Amino acid sequence: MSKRHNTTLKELAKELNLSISTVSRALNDHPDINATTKQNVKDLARRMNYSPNLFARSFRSQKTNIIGVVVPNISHYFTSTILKGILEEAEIQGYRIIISESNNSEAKQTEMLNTMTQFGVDGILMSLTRKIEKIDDILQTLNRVPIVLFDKVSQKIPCTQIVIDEEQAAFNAVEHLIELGKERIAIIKETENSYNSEKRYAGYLRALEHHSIKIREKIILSTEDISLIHGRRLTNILLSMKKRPDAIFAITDNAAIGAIKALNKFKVKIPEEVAVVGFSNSANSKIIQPELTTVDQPGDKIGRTSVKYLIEEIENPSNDVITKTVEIKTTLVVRDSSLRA
Amino acid sequence: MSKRHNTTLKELAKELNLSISTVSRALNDHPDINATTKQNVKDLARRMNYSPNLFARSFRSQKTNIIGVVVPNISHYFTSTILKGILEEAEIQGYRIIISESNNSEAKQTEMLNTMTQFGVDGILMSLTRKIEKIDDILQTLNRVPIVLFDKVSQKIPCTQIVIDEEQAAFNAVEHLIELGKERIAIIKETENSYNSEKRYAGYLRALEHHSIKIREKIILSTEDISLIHGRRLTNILLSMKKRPDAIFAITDNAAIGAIKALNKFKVKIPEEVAVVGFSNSANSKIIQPELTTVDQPGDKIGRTSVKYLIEEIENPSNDVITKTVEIKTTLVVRDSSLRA
DNA sequence: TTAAGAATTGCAAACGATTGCGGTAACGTT
DNA sequence: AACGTTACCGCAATCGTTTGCAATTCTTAA
Repeated sequence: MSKRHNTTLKELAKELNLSISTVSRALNDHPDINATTKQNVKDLARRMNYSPNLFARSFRSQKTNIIGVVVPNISHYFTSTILKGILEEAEIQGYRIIISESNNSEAKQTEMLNTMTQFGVDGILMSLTRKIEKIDDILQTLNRVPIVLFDKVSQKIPCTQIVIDEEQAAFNAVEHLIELGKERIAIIKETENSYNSEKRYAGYLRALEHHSIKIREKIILSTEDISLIHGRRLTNILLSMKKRPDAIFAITDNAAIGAIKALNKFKVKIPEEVAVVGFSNSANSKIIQPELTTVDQPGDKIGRTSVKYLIEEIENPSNDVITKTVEIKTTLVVRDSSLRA
Repeated sequence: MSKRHNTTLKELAKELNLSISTVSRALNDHPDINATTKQNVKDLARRMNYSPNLFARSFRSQKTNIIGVVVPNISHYFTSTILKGILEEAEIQGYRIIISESNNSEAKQTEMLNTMTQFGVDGILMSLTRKIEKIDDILQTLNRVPIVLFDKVSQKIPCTQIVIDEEQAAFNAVEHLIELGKERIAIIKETENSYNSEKRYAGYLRALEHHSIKIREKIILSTEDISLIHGRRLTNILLSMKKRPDAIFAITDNAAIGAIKALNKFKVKIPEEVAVVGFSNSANSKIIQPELTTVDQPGDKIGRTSVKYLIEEIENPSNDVITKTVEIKTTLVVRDSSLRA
């Protein structure tokens, strides 16, 4: 017996002296088929280790039950938790997942979209690259299969988008600092007007306004690459000011951790002198000392929700343009970096 | 025009008044076809946005160009870096990747193997669950498609295995501590005799023996769940000893970080009083203070190598049992937790 | 002019599963 | 005895692509 052999309907049929169609129907519990015949077929199928060739099936039904996923970076922690949710929900619903990375390159991203549609996926889940300039390519694939965006999204693309309540989350985070008695609250955000950064910044502003706190342009800092290193760099700038801020809201855990590292270096007491709040509840946030107060983004829920909406569109195709935005609730995880004394 | 329509060879053929076979051959640059005909066909194909139905193709060739990947936990950092390598190499070689998680459940793992073979993957890359008791299921799928194991492997399964040089890596790590002047070196390892833990422990022993350092059973600690929490717990035990160790080798970064947290709490100076070395070079290792000396495991290289060996077996099938073990070199990343004063 | 040979192109089967429709046999009804 | 019904099963087409072989046209040399 060849190593890679797979039993087919034909073989079962031959063995049983039945036609292929009867065997097929028997296995699918078609009412036309005699009960004992069914039993015979099923028994033999089990014995011969039969399993249907899903490619033949997909080929015939023009449905693959495969969902393509495109993300900038699979080893980014938050992304991988989303992926976890996607995998779970997809499995429950009987879909398989093909993953690919864009590495934050727009060209790669469109290439991936093309590969996937060509491959015949039933739908695509995508988190966008940092910059997007040519949405035409995306619109073109959107014209062939349904797409659901998550995390890194763009309102310019007319499709369902699953995001967290960025603005409200940021509002809560900053309000938490205000309730701590802080009133000179710096923010470290992105220069690029990414969806996420923009929303979080808006939440920051709204919190300050809501509590009638003056907005100080000087302590609103931006960086292109919102990373640990630049978090540290910008914090050093904040520390060199005549009037230091008494709190820092970094729109990313990594930047917040950079801030803490800078504060630690200069022995600034956290949170007494400067409190810090991040965003993501990454694994790192529990490693740094003091542990970081941060916004918990339920990655698995985002993943599951994205899958649900996508499958909904796959199985109930409509020609209408769908531009629903679903917001997933977040919670603030308060840790030592902003604990009330 | 229907939203999901795909052009087929038939349509191209009809449009050009050619047969399907000619069109097919033209697109595949078959020498039999006239140059101008080829050009015409290709032009129309482009204009009509033709792309071959890969399912039909796979269906016919009985080759899917899909590799299945089964890992315990996709959001584990090291795993995700391996995945990154897998994705890259697979893409280069024209394969697609289907990922699924076993969540460290053996039952789930076999279920996944079945789903994947049924799906028709050309081969499987797998990192095993913590415990494996019934290797029969694995052997059965191994009988249908080639499997390559990586990271969490088992010698009981006769297939290619890609691992890091666990033993040598541990040896180097411990030797590094010895060269630092440490001689009372504790180890925190796993109770379960996992492949990794066993090898690292062996490296630890060899390093001590090689430098004629007495092996002290008391400071050889094990835990079932090698995590931050238990790293901390075991370190607390070490600290409560009359004669404290002067170094800790934890076979996992998380455990090492737990150790550092415990040491920090009791204001034990790192590395002067107790040096710490971990294993993995996880993102966390640069976050903790002091930053952690650790073994860097090149995840992407493991991923790429795994893919290479698997594809080799896919494309050159042999009926022989292959039981090659490939070891990937690691390097020790020295950071503050073990820096010479 | 003609036949051999080369250059093109088409026919049809094949891959594995599904399914509409038609066929057969057994049985019951009048 | 003739017909209708029911239960069960098979034929054959279909999905889109590839490919061995046959068929056709065109060249070219005898």
